[in-house]
Amino acid sequence: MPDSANRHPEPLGKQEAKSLKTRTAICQATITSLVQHGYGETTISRVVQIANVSNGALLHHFPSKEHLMTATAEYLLNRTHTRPERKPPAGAGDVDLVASDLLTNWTYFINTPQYRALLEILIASRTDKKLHVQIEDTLHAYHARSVEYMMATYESAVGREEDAELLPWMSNIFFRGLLIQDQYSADPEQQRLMVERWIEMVAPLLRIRDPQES
Amino acid sequence: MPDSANRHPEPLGKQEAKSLKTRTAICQATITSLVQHGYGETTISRVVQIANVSNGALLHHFPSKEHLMTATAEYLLNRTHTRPERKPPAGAGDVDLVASDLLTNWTYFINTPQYRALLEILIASRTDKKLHVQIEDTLHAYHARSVEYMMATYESAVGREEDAELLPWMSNIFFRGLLIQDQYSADPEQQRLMVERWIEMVAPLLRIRDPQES
DNA sequence: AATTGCAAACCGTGCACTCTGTTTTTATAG
DNA sequence: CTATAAAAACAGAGTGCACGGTTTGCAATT
Repeated sequence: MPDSANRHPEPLGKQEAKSLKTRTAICQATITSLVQHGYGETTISRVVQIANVSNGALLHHFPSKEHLMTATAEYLLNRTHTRPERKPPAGAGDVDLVASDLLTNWTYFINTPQYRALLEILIASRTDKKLHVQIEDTLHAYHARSVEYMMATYESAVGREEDAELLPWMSNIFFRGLLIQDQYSADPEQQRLMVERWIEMVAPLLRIRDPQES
Repeated sequence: MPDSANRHPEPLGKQEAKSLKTRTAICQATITSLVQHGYGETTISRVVQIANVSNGALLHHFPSKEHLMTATAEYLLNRTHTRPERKPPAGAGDVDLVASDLLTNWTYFINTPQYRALLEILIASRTDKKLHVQIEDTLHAYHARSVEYMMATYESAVGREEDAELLPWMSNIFFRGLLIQDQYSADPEQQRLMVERWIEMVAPLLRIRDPQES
């Protein structure tokens, strides 16, 4: 689908519109359930209940639970990958720029219900074989996109080429770890401290790459 | 149990010995299953099969799946909390000492099947309510022990008191994040690089606290 | 007329858990 | 040192139930 980025490709017939609507409703209900109850307790009947559609409707659009999860993951990735733009404080130095970028990534991208839902699917796919084969292409594609984005955005501020890829990725890993443990030692203050400390360590090592194309 | 550290408290009657043996076998089978198939696919029948005990035997010792998981977690925590001793390279500086300590923590404590199994339970307990209420005390106690251990072991090398608690804990969180994602982008080389880079960043900020008691 | 979107009753499976019976160990009385 | 009762350690068939998935039917759209 090379031109799927169009806002309104075609007037969208009634049937397609209805289909898209319920599909969206189902995916959102799935997200709700994932956030509230986790992957293990997210059942088809529960999603059906939240989305206010019938059992048949769900399995008409998504022929298996794995399809449902894969579609939800794609839905999430498409929505969340459009990160909010960086808002560099006027006259900020490079370090502040990177720091605010990382903080934005945490606050508006990772520490959100959407990312929690995605993480549930991601974690489940590690050990659920049927889900794994369904979803691995999607995840790998996203991984590749992410790395590409990082490489295009950052460069090392201390002359270590590999940092441009390594550090932002480590940042994601760290944030993910934070997200996982916060439930059983829920101390938001501690969490905030750790995010700040991490950014303080990493930001001086990176710099926003100059946009030098076109 | 104040004197439970005795190697052989009592000759241990035949019945107790048998009981302990099967309980251990069951916990180890549970660990095997958790590592190979994850929490969701770890069923009582599968554990029974691996451990070569009967269905009745398992539910005699552990009256529910949650009890089984809690017991397995405690089993893991007791075994794994006895970390291997630090082996400082002769004549190493403070930084190297901390670095080797962190690396040991990763290599022999976190990046192990046992810790993977524990992580499966930990992650599951976030969203599985029944498991959560069973296990939360155990996890909190372990958390407290860990923090205590860190505070006693490390101090800041740059005069920031809070680092003694913050950085080792962040280290654990980062390592945990690494463990989670390595399944779907399994690149051990990349993983090694990240561990090294992490240690390189953190080690200079910490120092092993002088043992000044007895 | 054919297709799509959807509804809801239905079904097979696998799960956690129960129940009943048997063997082994332990406690107690003579 | 028995004899015996009680209890603990199992074994294994059985049960209820929730889940993912199927089937059939029907109305709206094309």
